[in-house]
Amino acid sequence: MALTLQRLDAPSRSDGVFEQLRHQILTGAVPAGGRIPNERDLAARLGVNRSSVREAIRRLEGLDLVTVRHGRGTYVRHASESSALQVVEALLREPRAITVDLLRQTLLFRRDIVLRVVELAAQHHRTEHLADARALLDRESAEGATPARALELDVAMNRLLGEASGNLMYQVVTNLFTRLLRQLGPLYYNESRDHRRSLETHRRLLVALEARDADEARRILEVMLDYSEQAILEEAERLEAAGVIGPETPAP
Amino acid sequence: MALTLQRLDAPSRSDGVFEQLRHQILTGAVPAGGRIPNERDLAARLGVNRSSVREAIRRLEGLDLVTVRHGRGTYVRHASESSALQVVEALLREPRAITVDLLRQTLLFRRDIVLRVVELAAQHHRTEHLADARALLDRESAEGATPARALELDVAMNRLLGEASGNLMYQVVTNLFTRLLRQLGPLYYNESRDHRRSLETHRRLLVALEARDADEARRILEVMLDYSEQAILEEAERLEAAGVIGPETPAP
DNA sequence: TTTCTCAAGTGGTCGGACCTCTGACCTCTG
DNA sequence: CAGAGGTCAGAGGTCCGACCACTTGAGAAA
Repeated sequence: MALTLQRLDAPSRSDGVFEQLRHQILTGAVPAGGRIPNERDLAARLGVNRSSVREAIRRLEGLDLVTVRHGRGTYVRHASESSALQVVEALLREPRAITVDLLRQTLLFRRDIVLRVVELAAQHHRTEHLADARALLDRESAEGATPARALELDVAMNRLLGEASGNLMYQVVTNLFTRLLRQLGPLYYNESRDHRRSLETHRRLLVALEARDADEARRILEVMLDYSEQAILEEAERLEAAGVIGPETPAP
Repeated sequence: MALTLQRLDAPSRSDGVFEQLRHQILTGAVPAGGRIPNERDLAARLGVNRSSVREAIRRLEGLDLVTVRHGRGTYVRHASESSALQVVEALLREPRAITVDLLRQTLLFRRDIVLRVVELAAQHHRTEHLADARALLDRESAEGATPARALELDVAMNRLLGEASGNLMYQVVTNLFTRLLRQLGPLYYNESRDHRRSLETHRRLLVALEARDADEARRILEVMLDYSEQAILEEAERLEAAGVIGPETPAP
């Protein structure tokens, strides 16, 4: 079989520092309000240059995870004080920070948004939006329904809806969902689910959109969401019970 | 009256660089897909050290406004490709990038979110949430209804609702709205509006929340939103016609 | 006691060197 | 004449070590 390799950009030093700090913060190693070590210390302890540390801290600042105060230090903030939805994405990268409850909140948010987006898309889409989707679906039809293809299909449709909504804010949030989808993919897009009807459902959704039937589009999407949310939550509950995600469980 | 001053950290070099670059990008000085000058050039042209430029670029990266590729350069992306809601906040800082249409999209998004948040808050709030608000409203009652107080009241209520919603994602988005509110404040919280009923309305909202009457809370908020959105849009239309906001208008 | 000064600690900036990756061009080879 | 590797300039990535600017608190001075 042909080699299928994924290009990976070598993570930079500041990437590594950023991820470590983010991890420590999100898992509560530094309590909110607490101060992280000064930049020189961090650099020394991490074995990197202070510049790399500073760049990492800039990124944390962009997520509102820390506030930097000249002459005083760098202080940790609650994730809930942030105004960057990406912190939630970051949280969901931390097995120890994922709980079924957090996942439930996220899925609720996504449901609300996506249902509204599809409604807006039905009302506002212009022809060029749907042409891409139509082409994609036609191309896809012949192929088998693997989990990977189902994921890509959802991603593509998600993206399309965002664009068609004609609302920049909804589109941006939708972009975030795309990333979340890829990240949480394994929870849902796996062999244990039946993805065979996915293509057909997408096709019906597209028809509803073409007909500008917002209610019908919502209904179709609602069913998809019901199914996928349930699947994700079941999987998450399993993982939580097994101690794979969720807060540290004391040794039995 | 007692002075209430907000301390502001002196903007750093990298702040300045960041803002300049963001401005140039958001106003289209560099087209999406285009490359910005290399770091050494930028540093030289801006008269700052390369480190400051790099830190600024890191922040742009965090907003998904650019992608940096080792050995190649730094490329600009469409705001609509971003997954950071803060780009929209940034857009709304650029008079030339603000249009009535963008504002309308933003307000629609806010309306949807806030109405949902108030619903969730009515269902999920715990007593401590409302206690703060109650105290605030009682304290406020005696004072006059200045635009500034009306703004602060809305900000506080906004924040409260986010916390009470019990949903991290909604809370984070709400935090963003708080910032937007302060930023767009002048469009609405000015002398030409009547803010005298604001306190009374907030009081009724609080009662509805205490009674966990989600529908009533929504209705109350809806009226507030109707009023403020209309005011903001009228003001924006005026400003757009006057050429204060919106794309550059050719000299007559 | 109160006020002032100053030193230590922390983030902010500097410049200038070197490393690594990318892409275009060059050169060798079959 | 492709197609392979080699070379080099240009871009980002990292490092060093020094100095600047702000904050705080301890200790000196009033």
